[in-house]
Amino acid sequence: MSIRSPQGAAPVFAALGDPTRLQVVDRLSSGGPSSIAVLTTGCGVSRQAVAKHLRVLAEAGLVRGWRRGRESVWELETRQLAEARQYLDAVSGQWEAALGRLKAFVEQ
Amino acid sequence: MSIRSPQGAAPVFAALGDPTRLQVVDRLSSGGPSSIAVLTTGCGVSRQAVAKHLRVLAEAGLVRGWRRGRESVWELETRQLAEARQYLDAVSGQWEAALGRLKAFVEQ
DNA sequence: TCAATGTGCAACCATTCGGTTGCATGTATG
DNA sequence: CATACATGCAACCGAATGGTTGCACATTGA
Repeated sequence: MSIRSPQGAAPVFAALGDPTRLQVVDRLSSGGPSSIAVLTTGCGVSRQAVAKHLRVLAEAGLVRGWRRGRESVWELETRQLAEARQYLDAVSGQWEAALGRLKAFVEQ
Repeated sequence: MSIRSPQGAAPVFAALGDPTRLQVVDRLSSGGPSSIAVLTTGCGVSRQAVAKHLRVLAEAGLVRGWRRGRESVWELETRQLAEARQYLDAVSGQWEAALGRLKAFVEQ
């Protein structure tokens, strides 16, 4: 699923808006697919907390997981990440354009 | 102030992670500097709610406000927006690199 | 087989969050 | 000056959030 309305991007940003979750994203991006147990080591919170965070990230479409034996492996899903980036681009762009119009209006 | 550590970006994303706040950012980016009263019209929440959201956005460095007569005017601050975008780029980039290494390892 | 490992589920808890209402204050404007 | 307008401050409220603990269940491996 992709971001349709401006406010549609909110859940993605909300998912990224927690330090622990951002740390998980970071470790997934640098370390590749990892199990919950691995992600928990040196994370500072319990395994269940990490599992919850992964659920939140998954619901925002930022991460995808599957089962391998007794462990559940998770990997990064970059599509929503790219869409969030695109949204920030759009906002910045509109703002620059608005500044340009204001400048033109003042200088006329 | 700029984003230093990965988790340092969390407050910025958290600020963007609310639909109402994202709507405010949107209107500021397309409509230029606006007063609280103006931002409130057609927003769906009370004026005080909008004021609170602007405070949150300001604390995240996404918005800047000043007083003009009896109204307080707010405008978008694009620096943090750009940094957030940069952070998303970095995460995606690291992930692509990790995928590349994995591919090389599998194919060797 | 049996113990260790990795998860999932559920209950619980304190804090934060988004929102409201009420009231006081400052500023234009007739 | 009196009124309308725009905001700030503070208290309050229900719901969501981030976290924990305890226990049950599946899988691995000696």
